[in-house]
Amino acid sequence: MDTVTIKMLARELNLSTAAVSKALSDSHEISESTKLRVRELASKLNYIPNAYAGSLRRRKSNTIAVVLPAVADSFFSQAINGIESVAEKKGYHVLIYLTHESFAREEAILKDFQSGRVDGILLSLTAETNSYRHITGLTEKNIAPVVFFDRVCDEIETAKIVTNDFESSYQATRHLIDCGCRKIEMLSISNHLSISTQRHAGYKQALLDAAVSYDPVNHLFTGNDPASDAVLLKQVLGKKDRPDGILATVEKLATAVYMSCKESGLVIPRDLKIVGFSNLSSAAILNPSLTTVTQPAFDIGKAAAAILFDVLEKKNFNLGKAPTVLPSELIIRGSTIAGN
Amino acid sequence: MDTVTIKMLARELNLSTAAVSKALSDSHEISESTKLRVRELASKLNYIPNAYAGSLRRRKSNTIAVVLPAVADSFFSQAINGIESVAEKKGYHVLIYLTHESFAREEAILKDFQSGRVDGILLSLTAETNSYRHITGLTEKNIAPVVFFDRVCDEIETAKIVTNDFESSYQATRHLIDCGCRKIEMLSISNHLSISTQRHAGYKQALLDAAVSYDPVNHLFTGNDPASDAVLLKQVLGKKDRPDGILATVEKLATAVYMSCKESGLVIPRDLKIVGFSNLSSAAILNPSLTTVTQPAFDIGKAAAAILFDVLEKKNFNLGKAPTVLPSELIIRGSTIAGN
DNA sequence: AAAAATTACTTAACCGTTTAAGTTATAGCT
DNA sequence: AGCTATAACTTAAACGGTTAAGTAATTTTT
Repeated sequence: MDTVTIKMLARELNLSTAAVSKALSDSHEISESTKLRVRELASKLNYIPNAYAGSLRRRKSNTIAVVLPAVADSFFSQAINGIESVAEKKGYHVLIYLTHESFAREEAILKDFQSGRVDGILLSLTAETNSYRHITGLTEKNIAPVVFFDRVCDEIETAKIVTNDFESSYQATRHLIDCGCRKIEMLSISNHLSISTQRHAGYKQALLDAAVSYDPVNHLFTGNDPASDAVLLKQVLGKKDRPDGILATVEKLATAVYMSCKESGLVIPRDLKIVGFSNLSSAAILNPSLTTVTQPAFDIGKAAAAILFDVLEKKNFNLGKAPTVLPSELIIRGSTIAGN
Repeated sequence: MDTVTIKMLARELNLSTAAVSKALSDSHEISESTKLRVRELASKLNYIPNAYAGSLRRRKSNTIAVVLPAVADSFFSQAINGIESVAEKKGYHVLIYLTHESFAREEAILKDFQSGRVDGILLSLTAETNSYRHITGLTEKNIAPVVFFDRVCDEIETAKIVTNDFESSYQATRHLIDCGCRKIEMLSISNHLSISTQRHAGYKQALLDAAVSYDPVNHLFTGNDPASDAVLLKQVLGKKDRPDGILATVEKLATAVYMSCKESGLVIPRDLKIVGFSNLSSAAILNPSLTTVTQPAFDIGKAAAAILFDVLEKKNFNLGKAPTVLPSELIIRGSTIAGN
């Protein structure tokens, strides 16, 4: 590594390292002529300051962390895109950490941040997370501000960017009811997440408001194994009193329903209508095309990052408690209305 | 930031910082009893070493960079997953940089790596990249080893992980021919990438081998704007002498073809057969389900990371020239054979 | 013309570790 | 007993920057 340091520039120019450092940061203590000489040599030798020396001294890394359950997921990958779009503008670097829905991983990752590796954290909780010491630990010690996106928790007072899970679930359910469904099954993954309870509440409220009977039995919790999920689905769709509507609050489960119908001969939307929470662009070309609740994933990421940088630039850790809500969109397609 | 440092531990224990440092790294110079005292206090006070102090001193960041065109893409997001799976095991951190297919961005990102920010680089080139000084600059100066994945370039001698683009394109084309197609249109994005030339060569060879006439006119290059791509497609599918088969080498273009057919009334696979290069799990539930060339995205990422860590651990910069090839799979579905 | 202020630097400390080199006390050897 | 080896540390330098404090020369002020 024959990398050029500030010391080399200083020697070459007969200056102190301090003078060079100041010249490069355009300090008023340095004459214009010297600044010019310094800048010229620096660009000639292609001087790039050592990232860690600066970070150590300034106690600032110009790096943020994004901690989330997965990347290979249309929602999260779009959110990352949004985050990156603003980080790039601000000249920040983005570390990605995947929890794979494991609380232990989440804990370990956040613990490491006590190393001062990052200036700020964007966090979307795992499905398992139901204790928050690992997060409050960071904020209490002023290690780094944390901004939640999508999968937030009420217990911590910090900035949060979410979508309107209650309302969009309400509308989706309402839409199914309007399409004639009277027995609507809700599909979820079992977890402790607020987005799930919100969605369930919206679903329930819509049923109540429309005087459609609500039965907790019609709530199917699935797991991590696609095969056993398929079995569960088959049971639900196979029973004599099978549902006539499905609210799939997890992207992959919509796919599973299509597959299951194909096998069992149920025709969507004639025999079964379905709305899926999904950001897949292919929703439009499924057969039938899938009615979706589409979340503003990119904008959620962007907004979360924007707030985080506001905090970082103002050194202001008093993040408002009221979450920022970006609305999802119900896009009606062929899986709920024939001919779409 | 009331973070605990090695200095504090040293003071508390009446030791020098050197002793504490050595104790924590289990040096033989330190007695077992002292090690015990140090470790106990360290875990009691929740000591986490400052990431940048260590990196600065050791000239090692335990961080790698992944530089790629996009995240919101099923291939790349799965590849990141593979990379993360091995980085996590090795205790490395992963910085993500998106080029958005811009050569200038790629250049700027790589230039920054002269700061010593990362120990190694995983790179998948932009569609624009056709000069390589920004890459050779890094390797020549021994800044950090670079391992290419998927979008590689022949001009640089370093480790590369690719899939068998020539063969899979050959097979896909062959499959279309076997299904009766005689006028096969290839869809690409215009670029300088070796994967594209490979795919085109495979396509061409398959035509020649089957004595189907090859005509350069049947190669449609699309751009970045979905709307104008749709127009181009419409023209191609609308002409009297329209193709009876499509080889879509870009994921999003398969979707576009489905849409276009829907509009113009062409029935897949009766009027038009199509194979898409795609890693979308929804390919199976499209209507008709989409015959795909599916790339081992996760394994490509995993293999690339594995090789990079081999290099990092052995300080061995002599990376073999022969690319590692992981085969793609042709998954035959309904878009080429009715009834699938 | 003397005092005060400004300019353009330099010196040295510091960020939090690691590590080469030095030191002291004890143990082992002859 | 005297010498060497080893164990268990400490001291100090280093990694590559930034920055507070100091300084000499020049300029401005009165």
